[in-house]
Amino acid sequence: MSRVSGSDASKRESLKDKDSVITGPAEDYLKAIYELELSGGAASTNDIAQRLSFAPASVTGMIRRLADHGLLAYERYRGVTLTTAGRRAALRTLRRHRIIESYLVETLGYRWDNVHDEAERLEHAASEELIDKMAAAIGEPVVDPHGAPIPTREGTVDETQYCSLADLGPGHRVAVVRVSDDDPEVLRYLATIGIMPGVTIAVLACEPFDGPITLSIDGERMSIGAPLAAQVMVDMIGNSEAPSH
Amino acid sequence: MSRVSGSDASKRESLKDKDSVITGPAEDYLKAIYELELSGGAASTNDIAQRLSFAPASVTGMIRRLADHGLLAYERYRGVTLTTAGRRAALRTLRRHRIIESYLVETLGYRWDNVHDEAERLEHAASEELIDKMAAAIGEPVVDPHGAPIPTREGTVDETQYCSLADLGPGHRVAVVRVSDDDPEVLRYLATIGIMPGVTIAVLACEPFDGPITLSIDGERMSIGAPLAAQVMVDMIGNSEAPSH
DNA sequence: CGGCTGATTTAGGCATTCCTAAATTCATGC
DNA sequence: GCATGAATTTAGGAATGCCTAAATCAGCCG
Repeated sequence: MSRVSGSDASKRESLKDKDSVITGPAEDYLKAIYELELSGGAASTNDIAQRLSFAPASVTGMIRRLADHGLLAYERYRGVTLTTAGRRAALRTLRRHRIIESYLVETLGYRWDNVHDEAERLEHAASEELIDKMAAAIGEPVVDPHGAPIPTREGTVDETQYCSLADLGPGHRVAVVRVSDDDPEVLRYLATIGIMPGVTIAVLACEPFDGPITLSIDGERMSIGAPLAAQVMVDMIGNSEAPSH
Repeated sequence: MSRVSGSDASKRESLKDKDSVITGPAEDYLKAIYELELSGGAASTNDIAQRLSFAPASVTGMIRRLADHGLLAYERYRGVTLTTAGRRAALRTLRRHRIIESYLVETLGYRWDNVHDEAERLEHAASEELIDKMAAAIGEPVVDPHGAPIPTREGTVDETQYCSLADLGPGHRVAVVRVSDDDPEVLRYLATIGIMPGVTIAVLACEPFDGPITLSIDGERMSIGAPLAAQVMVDMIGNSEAPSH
């Protein structure tokens, strides 16, 4: 990680025109890379390709271009790291996405399971002015309908990492903080069993080998599979981690 | 105008995938062609190029592709006419544009002079569902903030042609129906002098050779130039055309 | 330390959508 | 009827953003 190819960028024209450099697809790459970095350090070509459903060869081409424009540090065969400019751009897009999702739910009667695709398209078309007006109209929310934190206009964001329901042993009481937002069916199911941000869950039992997890939600007892549990991020309540005075 | 090359379309694959055929740029072409047809029959390559600020050669390429897909009838050197499918697509885009403009003004505090550009981008990204929800949220408007009629979901629209302030002689009393929406500065100026849809105007005098036109609006007397007057569409009030009972 | 395997990059292609420059066509006037 | 000029099309090129197939590189196993 000593020397990165970010110096290539300065050799070429440093176009600062927002529209010409950061296109819609480029925004998608930056978003994906940001989220990969959050959970696992540097983002590899393959990770990015998988996340965006592109061929790895296509990713190589795009990240080369993004690196040329100083949005990420790229060393061949070593994966990719966002620069400050790239991170800023990623957070800008993430802010747009999450404010749009929040707005659609709050004011237009969308349900939380079908805002993702709409936001995915609108985030590339909405002006900064529109995003700010939407945010103001719904009271400057700090999380989106799925519990994801909304970056500020200034580019700061809460990056607290939570563990998932699947990471817990029995006996924990937790608060749901956030759920994965991209699968409508998962979201619909979670809604029917009452799992959404803010809800309190008690973990009653965990079967080994990624077996089902038994929960108590609002007095109701139920089981969910490990893959689903892994999509539910939670915060400890009154456990060893957070001793209440 | 007897034989048109629309038959070419049927020879090729008739892809009905919305996203693959009618791209964002294609929607812009169809919109432009629709509006040119409204005022002047068939749309020529040059007209389209000028309206979209593209080189005429670029227009030739695009209209060939649109013709291949059955969206317009195209005969070399003869200009272009929308087919039913093309007209439908144009009206769909126009509906999106105008509902978005209306929504931004009604619910997000936009002023009428800066909604055009925002709508120009959002119209290519918004789903049918979003447009319908926006329309419902503001009471299914029939005209946009500039007075342009909004096509229905079913693809019908009021195509009444109005004359402009510049077409009138002295002595007429008219109601402003619609103003051109694409120049923010013009809109801001029109707002300051009180010209907007619904306002009543009396034409006091018209200087020859495209000279200024003297008006009375709400008791105020003022003059505007002919080019500006040409952007204000009006409807006669109690004149020979429309004898009031 | 040579070779295998998987990850990654290069090479070459294709569609879209724009451009400029050079034909070509149309319409018209002499 | 043919020359002129304007409108239009063709030709060729560039950038974006994706693809597949064929190298190439890195890391690891024996």
